[in-house]
Amino acid sequence: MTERPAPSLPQAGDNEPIVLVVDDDPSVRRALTNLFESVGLKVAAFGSAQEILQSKPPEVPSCLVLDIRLPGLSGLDLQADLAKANIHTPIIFITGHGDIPMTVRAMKSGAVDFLTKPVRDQDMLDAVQAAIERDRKRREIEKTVSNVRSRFESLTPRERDVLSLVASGKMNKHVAAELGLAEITVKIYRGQIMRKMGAKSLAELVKMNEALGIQPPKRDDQT
Amino acid sequence: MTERPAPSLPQAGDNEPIVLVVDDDPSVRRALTNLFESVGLKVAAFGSAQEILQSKPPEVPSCLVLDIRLPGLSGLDLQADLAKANIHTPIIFITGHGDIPMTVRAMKSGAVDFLTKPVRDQDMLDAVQAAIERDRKRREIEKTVSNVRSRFESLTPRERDVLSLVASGKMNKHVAAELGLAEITVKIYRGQIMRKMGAKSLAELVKMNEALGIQPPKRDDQT
DNA sequence: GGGCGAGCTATACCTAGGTTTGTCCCGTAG
DNA sequence: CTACGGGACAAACCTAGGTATAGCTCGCCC
Repeated sequence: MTERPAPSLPQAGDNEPIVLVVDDDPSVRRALTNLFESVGLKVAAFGSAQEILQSKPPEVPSCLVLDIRLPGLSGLDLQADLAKANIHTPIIFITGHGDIPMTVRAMKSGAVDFLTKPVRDQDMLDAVQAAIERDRKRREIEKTVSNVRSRFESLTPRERDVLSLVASGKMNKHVAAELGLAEITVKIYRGQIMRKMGAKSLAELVKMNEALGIQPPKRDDQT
Repeated sequence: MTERPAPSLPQAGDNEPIVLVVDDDPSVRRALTNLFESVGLKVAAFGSAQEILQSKPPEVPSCLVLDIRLPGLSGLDLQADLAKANIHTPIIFITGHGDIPMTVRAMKSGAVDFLTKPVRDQDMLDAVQAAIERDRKRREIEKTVSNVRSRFESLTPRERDVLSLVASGKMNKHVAAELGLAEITVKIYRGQIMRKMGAKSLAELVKMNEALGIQPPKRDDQT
């Protein structure tokens, strides 16, 4: 099967997960490809960080298996670049001679696992399993949030003003006072907001607004 | 241990953070204690995992500095025990001869950092700073959540039934139908719920209910 | 200039939410 | 037995939320 950088990545309507392997050693690529395919996982293999950066990110649950030592951009550099590009595919590192600071850096930046060569097949499969599961959940959340966000984009500035006050629990009359409006105006905007956001109740609206507010489930603490 | 008046921290009550050091080597304990006190941090030092398990967990923002190699319970064991005991004080590991799997395990279990000897003072201080900050945030969240939870405990079973339906956005009449009640009864419960929960609006109630539902910010998240 | 959308308001009307007061049943703790 | 808390309900009453219809000003684009 394909093991070369010409991968048929994302097929629309297809939800089958894929493992992206990046290693400069062809024999490692082949071995990993075989391993993942033996359990029915799709695989795309790359020889360098640059190669995978040029391909477009997959639209299905996926994970990266990355040698930390790569020609050109290292695995850690690639991790940082992906984060900067807002691509959050979970990463599993493999290394022959890594050290602890490297490991800590990778894990703090969100790696799922960090395996040392020789890697036991089962360990690798477990890690990939966990990573894909994580990505699946992340994508699910991302999907609903971006849905809400796009609805929010359709609101006029004034409607947004009203939304934030309404979602904070203020009464129409207080919203009106705060924005210098008549109460009736607030009521009308409110109705428009409910329609545009597709909320069937105030409770739903509040939850949507929460989802918008708590945007970055990013983890990394003090940057 | 040593309690010197903190230099310039004007805090009411006792909110001063503390660093808990666990190392079997007295000279290391002394060195770390001096280091932390030199920047105005309180310190308590222990010679073994058992010792610290017997002391009561601090009520102020704090963190653990833990040698991974300890007599009796190892640092990793202690980490696991604390997690089991629902104590989530952030942990910084130090090690002389750790390996990568150990590091990965510790980080996956939520350690803030994993430093190798010889530890540079600044690295240690940075890590402690970050860990304490993390604990401060965790405590803040924990405080408000447990506040909400205790209010929730004061609700009668029936009030809880009504709460969950109301918070999901259902109208009084629908709640009534679903629970086999008269609408007026739901209204009355609803009022009682608002009073007991201390919510001034439906929006607040919804948020409180969300906070109750999303209970465990377990380590390992990171979506 | 005319059309358009955003923003704002009013009148009128209806529904949903919420409190008060008072009543009743039931089980249990004192 | 009595007191008490939980649960349930009703009538009356008031406030808040929400829709429809209609009308106004502005600024913008063609």
